[in-house]
Amino acid sequence: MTVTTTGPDPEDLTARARIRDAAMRHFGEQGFERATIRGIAETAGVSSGLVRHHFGSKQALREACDAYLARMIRRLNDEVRSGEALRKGNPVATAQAAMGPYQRYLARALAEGSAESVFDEMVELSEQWLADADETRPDVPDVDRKARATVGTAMALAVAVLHTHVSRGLGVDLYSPEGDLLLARTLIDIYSHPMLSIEDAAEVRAALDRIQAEQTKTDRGATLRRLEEHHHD
Amino acid sequence: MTVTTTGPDPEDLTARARIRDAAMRHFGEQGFERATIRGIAETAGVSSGLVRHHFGSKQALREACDAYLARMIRRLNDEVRSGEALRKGNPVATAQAAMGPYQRYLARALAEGSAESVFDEMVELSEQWLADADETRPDVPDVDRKARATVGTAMALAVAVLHTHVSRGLGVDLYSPEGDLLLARTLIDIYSHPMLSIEDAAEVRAALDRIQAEQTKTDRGATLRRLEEHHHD
DNA sequence: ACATCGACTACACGCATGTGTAGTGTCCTA
DNA sequence: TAGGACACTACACATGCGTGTAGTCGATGT
Repeated sequence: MTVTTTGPDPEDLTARARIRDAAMRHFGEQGFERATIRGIAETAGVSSGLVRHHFGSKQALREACDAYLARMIRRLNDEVRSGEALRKGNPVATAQAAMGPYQRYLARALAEGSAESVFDEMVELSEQWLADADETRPDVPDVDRKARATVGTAMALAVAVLHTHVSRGLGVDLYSPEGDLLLARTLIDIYSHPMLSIEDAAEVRAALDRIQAEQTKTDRGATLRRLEEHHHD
Repeated sequence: MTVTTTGPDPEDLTARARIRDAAMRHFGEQGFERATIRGIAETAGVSSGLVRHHFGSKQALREACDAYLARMIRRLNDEVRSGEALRKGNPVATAQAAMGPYQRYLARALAEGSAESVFDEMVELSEQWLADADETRPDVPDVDRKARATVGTAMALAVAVLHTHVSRGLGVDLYSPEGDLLLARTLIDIYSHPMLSIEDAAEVRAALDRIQAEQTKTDRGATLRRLEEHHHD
């Protein structure tokens, strides 16, 4: 297997850090449930008891990993916030970039519902980028900036979370240089072309208004289905 | 708890179907590892042995669930393919719609790397929709249609997979009528506005060309980082 | 009527896991 | 130099799990 986390020589890291790194790798590659404390201890080169000594429990170990990632993201966030390279550029790419070796862990954690603060931090970052982008936007958005930032962040993370399926669909491993390039090209193409025309959007939005006016209680499926019907008549 | 899967009275379903439904609920709500055969058997109203009798193993049970979902998706796919309601409308919404109660399972399964055929089927559907959309597109896309369909599908599924985080960010549960509406509005807004201008896209693409010309082997993180740099100079 | 087969249950096995406990070495301090 | 705190290990415990086995019940076909 190729080494994914090549920090500053894990040999001279403190045992606690080595355990944390090993945990992030195991959690990222096998998921929280499937990963074992013994396995983590082994790749960290320590006894399983030491893991418990330092982190208390498996759940606490996971939270420590989340906190570490959150700290790292926050640092990156502040960096971008005050940096000169802020005004332009897709924050999505920025965010995805610096995560580097921890991307697998992040993807797993998010998929499992964990790492809330990391996601929220990314939403904030996206929100800031949207604030700039909104200035040159002709029409007025009809939803919260935070809502758009949230959904946009989720969409940006989709590729990482579903990297297995995306790799299969693309025909190349996403973590290879070729896959990397192809993904970038695809993202650029998608991000630069709206999937809905302004007119279609207005039409659908009108249908939504009608639905909302009815105020009938419906489940998500029914609502979307209704949306489709209205859109097609 | 609210009942999510209200099929045709689970009482008169065959035991095998009841087990499958219970499994999809448990797998969807707790994940594959955390879900137990005993728990599934209990909510299905059967003994744990019967689960094994019908499905052989836990893994096989999961695959049966995947296959069931795949069959359902394929049926829906063909329906849309030949239906008159095909030409227009967002296939994304269509796909997300009819999944209904199985959305939680689908999200979990995809996040865990399973349910490949379901994803692939959705990609095909998206591909067909893109084929139509491409006809009215002014410029020529520089990537495979399949690549765009794959990434687009992943992005469309992001909200479902990360529904916990999206719900937190939106401030309302995604599976409530309000969350449903808000999500629809947000998606419409995002889908009808490109995040990158054509010029920016061309610029970034040029940077990518330069990088690709170098032909240096880089990992994903480095490449994206480089992309950012080029974009900002 | 009897035999056969499949749905279905009860129960036990083996195992891996998280966790708890006792103990060892080692460095730092008074 | 005594002692205490801390990093660290070895080992045992309890538990919950997937899986295997034996057996019951009922319908069906001959």
